Amino acid sequence: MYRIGDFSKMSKTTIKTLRYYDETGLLKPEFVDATSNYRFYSTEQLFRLHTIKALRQIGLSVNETKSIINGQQAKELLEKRKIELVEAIACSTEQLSRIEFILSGQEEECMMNYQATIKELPECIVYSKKMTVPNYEAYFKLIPEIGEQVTKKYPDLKCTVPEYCFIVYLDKEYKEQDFHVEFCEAVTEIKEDFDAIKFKKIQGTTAVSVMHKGGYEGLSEAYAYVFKWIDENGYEASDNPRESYIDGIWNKEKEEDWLTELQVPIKKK
Amino acid sequence: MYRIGDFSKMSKTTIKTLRYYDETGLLKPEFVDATSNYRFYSTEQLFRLHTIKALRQIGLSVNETKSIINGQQAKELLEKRKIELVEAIACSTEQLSRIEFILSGQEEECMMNYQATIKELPECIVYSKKMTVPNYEAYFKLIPEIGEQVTKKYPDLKCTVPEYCFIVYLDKEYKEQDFHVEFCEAVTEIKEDFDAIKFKKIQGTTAVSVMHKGGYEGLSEAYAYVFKWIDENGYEASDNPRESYIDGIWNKEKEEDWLTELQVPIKKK
DNA sequence: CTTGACTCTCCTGTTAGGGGAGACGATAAA
DNA sequence: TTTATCGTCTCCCCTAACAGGAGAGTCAAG
Repeated sequence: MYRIGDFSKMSKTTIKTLRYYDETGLLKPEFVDATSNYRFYSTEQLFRLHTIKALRQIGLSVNETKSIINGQQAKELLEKRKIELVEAIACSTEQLSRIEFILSGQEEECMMNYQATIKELPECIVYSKKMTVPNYEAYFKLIPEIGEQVTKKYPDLKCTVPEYCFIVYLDKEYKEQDFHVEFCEAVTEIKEDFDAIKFKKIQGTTAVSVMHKGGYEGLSEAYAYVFKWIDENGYEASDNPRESYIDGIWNKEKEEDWLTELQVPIKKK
Repeated sequence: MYRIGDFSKMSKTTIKTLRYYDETGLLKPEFVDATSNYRFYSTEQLFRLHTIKALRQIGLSVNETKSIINGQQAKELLEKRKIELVEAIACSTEQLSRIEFILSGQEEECMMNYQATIKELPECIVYSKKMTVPNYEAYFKLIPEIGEQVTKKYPDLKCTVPEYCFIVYLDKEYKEQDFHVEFCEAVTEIKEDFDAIKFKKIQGTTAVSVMHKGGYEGLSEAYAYVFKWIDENGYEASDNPRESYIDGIWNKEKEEDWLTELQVPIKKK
C-alpha cells in the first residue's frame, strides 16, 4: 500500500489527477483511512491506472474511459472517438488551409481588406424577378418599383425581419454592364405568381461570405477574392453567387460606407 | 440601429455570444441605452463582426482575435496558430492510429489484455551489473545478493522512493534462456564503481509502456504486442527495452498477481 | 391596460484538473 | 518531548466560450 505521493510518482500521475479520479469514481483508492482520510493505493491500482492512461491518451473523456474499463461499449466508444478524430483532422486541415491562404495574401495590399467566413444560409421564401439591367444605378431605381407592385397586389405580405434582399447573377461570365440578374426579396409567405414576379422557396445551403465596403465598382475585387478563396481552400461553387445589400445609397450618403455581402454557395470538392 | 435580436439574426450569431463579446470587449455595441441597458448595433458592427467570425473560424481565441482586429501582431498570431494546428493534426493522427490499432486487435483475444501508453522516463542514477543468467529464477536469486554487496560497500546509499529496478536485455535476438542482461537499480547518488558494479546516469527518454500481469513465461507475448504497437504506430525503438519489476515472488504468492512493466524507449520514425 | 415578445442581469454548468489556503497527520531531528 | 518539516486532507476559486434558465424590467400592439 502506497500513499498518494508515492503512487503518484510510481504512476507518473499528478496527485490532483488521482484525487479527481477518486472523486469521479474512475479510480478509487484501495483503502481510505477513516480518521485521517488518507488515500492508499496498491499495485493493482497501478495496472488499472495504466489502462486508464492508455484510454485517456487516445482522447477519450473520463466518463467514456469509465464506461470502457467497466466493460461497457468499448467498441462503440472507440468507433465514436475514431469518427471524432477524423472530423477533427478535417477541421484542423481546413483551418490550416485558411490560415495559409491569409498568410500568402498578406503582402498583396488589395487582398488584405477581405475576410471570408463560412455560414449556413437557411431556407427562405422569396419573391423574385429576372431582368436585365444596364448598370447598378438603373437597378436601384427599379427595386422600389417592384416593392410597390408587390405591396399593391398583396398588402398583407411582409418582408422578413431583418430584411434579406439580394440579386443572383445569371450570366455565366463576368459582365461590366447589362447584367442578367434575378432580384430576390425574402418574405414570410408564399403567394401566387403574377406578371414577372415569381414566388419560390430557396433551399438552405452552406456558403462562403465576404463583406465588401464601398462602391460597386470595387465588387469585382471581392468576387476575385472569394473565388480564389474557394479554389485554394478545396471547395467549389455549387450555385450562383448572391449579392446581398446591407447599406447603400438608400441609407448612407457616402459611398465608402456602403456595405454589400457576397454569398457564394459552396461544397467540398 | 438594431436591437440585439435582429442583429443576432443578421449576423447569424447568438445573442449569448454577442453579449459575451460585449463583456470581453471584442465587440461593443455602438450604443447602449442608459435606462434600459438595451444594446444597439449598427451595420458597421456587422462588418467588424464578420472579421471576428473569420478569425474565430480559423480557431483563434477571443483574446487573439481582439489583438488582431486592433491591428496588433496579426502575422505572429497567425503563425502561432499555424504551428498549433500542425501539432494538433499530428496529435489527432497519432490517436487515430492508436485507436485503429486497438480496433484491429479486438478480435485476437490474446492482444486484448494489453494496453500501451507513452510516458516520459526521467533521467536517473543507477548502479548496474551485467551478467548472463540461465533463467528468471536464477536471476531473482542473484538480485538480493547484489543489493547486499552494494549496501556493504556504501551503507549510506539509498534507493529511490518509489523503487525503480529493471533489467535491460542486451541480446540482439530473443533467447529462451541464458540471457545476457544488465541489472539496474535506481539510487539517489553516484558512487565509485567496484567489482562488476557500475554507477551511471541514465538519460531521460520517451518510452512506450506495457503492463504485464502474471508469470514471466507470458512476457514474450507482451514483447510481441509492444513491438507490433511501435511498428504500426509509426515509431521505432531507440534503445534496449527495460523490464521493470513491480510485483513478483518477493511480495505476491500467486503468480497471476505478478506485475511487470515493459518500457521501450522510442522515437518517431 | 394588458398581453406577449423582447431584453436585461445574475447564477450555474460545462472539462479535467491547477493553484493555493488553512488545518491536520506522520516522521525525524534537537 | 517539543519542534520542524513534510505530506495530505478538504474547500474554494480559476480556466474558455459560451448555453440554459430565473426573475425582473422594456416595448409595441390590440
